[in-house]
Amino acid sequence: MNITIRDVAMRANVSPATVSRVLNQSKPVSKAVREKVLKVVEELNFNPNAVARSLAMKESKLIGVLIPGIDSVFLSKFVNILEEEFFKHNYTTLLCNTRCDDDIEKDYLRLLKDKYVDGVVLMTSHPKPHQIEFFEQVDIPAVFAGHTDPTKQFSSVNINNYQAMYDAARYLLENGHQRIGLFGGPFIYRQAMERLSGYRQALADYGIGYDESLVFANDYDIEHGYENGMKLFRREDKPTAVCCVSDMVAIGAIKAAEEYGLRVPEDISIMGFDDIRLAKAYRPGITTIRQPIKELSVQAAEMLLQQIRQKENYIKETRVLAHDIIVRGSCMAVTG
Amino acid sequence: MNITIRDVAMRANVSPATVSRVLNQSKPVSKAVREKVLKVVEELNFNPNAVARSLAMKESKLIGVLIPGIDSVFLSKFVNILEEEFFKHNYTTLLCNTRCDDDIEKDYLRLLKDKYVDGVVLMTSHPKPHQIEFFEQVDIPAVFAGHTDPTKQFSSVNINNYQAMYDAARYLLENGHQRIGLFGGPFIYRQAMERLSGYRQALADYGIGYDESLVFANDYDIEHGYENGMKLFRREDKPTAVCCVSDMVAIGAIKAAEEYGLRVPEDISIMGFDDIRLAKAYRPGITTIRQPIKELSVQAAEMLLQQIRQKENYIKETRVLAHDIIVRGSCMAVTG
DNA sequence: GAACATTGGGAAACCGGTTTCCTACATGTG
DNA sequence: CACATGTAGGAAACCGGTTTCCCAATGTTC
Repeated sequence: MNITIRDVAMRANVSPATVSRVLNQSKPVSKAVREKVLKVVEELNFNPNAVARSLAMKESKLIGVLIPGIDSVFLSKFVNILEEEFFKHNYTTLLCNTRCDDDIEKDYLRLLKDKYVDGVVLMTSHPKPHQIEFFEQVDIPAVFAGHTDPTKQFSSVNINNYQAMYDAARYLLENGHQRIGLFGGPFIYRQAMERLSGYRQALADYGIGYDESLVFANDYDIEHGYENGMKLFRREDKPTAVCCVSDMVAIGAIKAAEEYGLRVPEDISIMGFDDIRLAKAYRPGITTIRQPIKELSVQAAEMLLQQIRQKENYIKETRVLAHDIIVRGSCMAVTG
Repeated sequence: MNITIRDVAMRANVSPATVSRVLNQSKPVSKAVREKVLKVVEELNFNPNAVARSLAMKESKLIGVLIPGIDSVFLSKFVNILEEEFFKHNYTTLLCNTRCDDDIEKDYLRLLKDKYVDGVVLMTSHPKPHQIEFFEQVDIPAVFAGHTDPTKQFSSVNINNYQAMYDAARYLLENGHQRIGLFGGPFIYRQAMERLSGYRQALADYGIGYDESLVFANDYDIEHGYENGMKLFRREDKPTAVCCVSDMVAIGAIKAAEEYGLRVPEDISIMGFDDIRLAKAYRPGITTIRQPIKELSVQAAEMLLQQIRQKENYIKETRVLAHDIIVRGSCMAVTG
C-alpha cells in the first residue's frame, strides 16, 4: 500500500542499502546510481517512514515540551516560538501539559522516553526528585526554561527572578510606598519562591518589616489577581501598592481595585510582571518587569539542539538573561 | 541497555509472543504464565518501546493539531482542552503551527503521515485543495474545528459564524446604530468570510447599505484592532459602532478609540467575539459573542477519537454548536 | 477408547528503515 | 606484473515490538 524503500530499490535495480545511502549521504555512491535512485524516488514520490527510521536510529525528531498548561498568555507565546525554532531544524513539538501534577509529569516523561524523543524542554518548576531520577537513568537532553537549577545538573535559561522582583519592589519603595503587597505564585515553585525572596529583601533593605498578611500565593491568572484584590483591598490596612507575579494577575487586581472605587494608580499602584502585549494596551498601561520572552525561548531551543548534537561532549550551562522595568501608568509615587 | 520484551521473555521462560499477549490481552494466556510474566515485567520495570510498537501496529498514539499559531488566547485555550482530552485517552498531542502558510501546512501533513499519527485536528481554515488531496490518499481520521466544511467531506464542529455575526450586528442595529464598522479576519479564511456575510445580511435586513470603507480584514490580534481603529476613528464619517472578529481586536479598538478621546461606549460601541476570560475583566466589559470553546474542543476530540475507533464505519458529522450574545459595557444604544 | 474440537504457547515472519560486513572491481605502487 | 589499497554496492542482521501459523496437550463427544 505505502511505498517503501524496497519498492524504490527494486525499481532502480539497486539494494535498499543503496537507496538509504543515497538519501542520507551516509556513504559515497556513484553519480550514475545516485541519479537513478533519486529519479525513482521522485517518480514514486517516496517518503521514508519516520517510525521505522526512529526504530533503527533510536531518535525520533520529536521534542517534548513540558509546561503546566498552554492556556496562559506567557507560556503560549513561549511555546509558539519554541515550536518555530524546532520546526526550522526539523523537529516536531510534543505538547505535554502537566497541570502542575507530578503524576502526570511522570507519566509524560516515561511516555517521552518510550517514544524516543530527542530532547525535552521543561517549564515545570525546579528540578524535582523524580525529574532528577528520571534523567539520571535515561540520558535524554533536557533544558529548563524559566527555572534555574541551582544544583547545575541541568542546563537552564532564565532571568534572575530574585533580582527582578527586588527591582519591582524597589521601584515602588523609591516612589515612596511603605506598604506593599505581593500577589505571588504558589511558593512550591522555586520561581515564585525566588521572587518572594527578592520582594522581602527589598523591603528589608528599605527598613520595612515583612507583613505576611499582604502576601498571597496562588496561580498566575487573572481570576486569582481579582480574588486576591477583592480580599485585600477592602481592608482598612490595605497597601498603597502591590507587586504581581504576572500581568494577568495585575489586570485582575486592577479590576478588583476598581470595584472598590479605588483608582489606579492614584489610590493604589499595581505592578505587573512579564510584559505581555496586553500590558501595553491596557488602561492604565501596566508598569511591569519585562521578561525577554523571545530570547528565553530561542535560547532554550538553541541550547537543547546543541545538546542533542553534541551529546556527551555538551557542557551544561546556566544562562541568565536581563530583565527590564517598563514604566507605564499603573504605578505612581505616593503623594503627601 | 534498555529492557526489551525479549529480556522479559527470557527471564520468565516464555517466548516474546507470550509476553506481548499478556500485556495486550490479545490472546488468552493461562493464569500461571500471565502472573509469572507480570511479575517479571514488574521486576524489570519493563515499558514496551512505543516506536517499535508503532511500526508493527501502524499506529502511534499521536494526534496532530494544526493551527495557525498557539500564540492566541482563544486557540491556546482550545488546544489546552484538546490536549487534556487526548491525554485522558492515551494520545499525545503534536503541536503544528502553520503560521497560515500552506507550504508549512503541507510539510506538516506529510510529516504527520510519516509518523503514523492516528488522527488530525485542523483549525486552519476551510478544506483547501491540498488538504482534500492529502486526505484522499492517506485515510487518516481528521476533524475540522472552528471551520465548517460545506462539502461534507470532513467532520467538523463549529458555531454558525454567519449567524453569530449576524446576531452581533443585529444587536447593534436594534440599539439604533446605523453606521457600523467591521474589523473582520482575513477573508481568505472561510470563517472570516462567513462572518462578513452575516454582518452584511444584517445590515441589508435593516435597510442599510454596505460601505466597504468601514470594513477591515486582517488578523485576530490586539495590534490589528488598534491599527484599524487608528485609521477609522479619526475619520469624519466614522461609525457609531464596530463589530470585531475577536475580543482582542475589540480591546485594540477600544485603545485606539481612547487615544482619540472617544469614550466607549458613550461615543462608540465596540463589540467583541469569543468571550475570552479577559472580556469580562476588561473595562468596560466587552459585549461579545460567546463561542462555547470548551464544548467545541471536547467535541472535536470526541469526534476524532470515535473516528479512530470506528475507522471506515465512522459516519462523518457536521456539528454546529450554539453561540450566545453576552451583554456587557462596551456597547450602548444610540441616543438622540 | 477413538475422533474431533479447543486452547496455550513457541518459532518465525513481519513492520520499514539503517548499518555492518563482505565481495568484486578499479586504482596505485614497487 | 604482482600485490596492496580504496571504493561501490549487495546480503543480511538489526532495531523491538506484533501476529500468523503451527503443534502439543487437554477436553469433549459418541
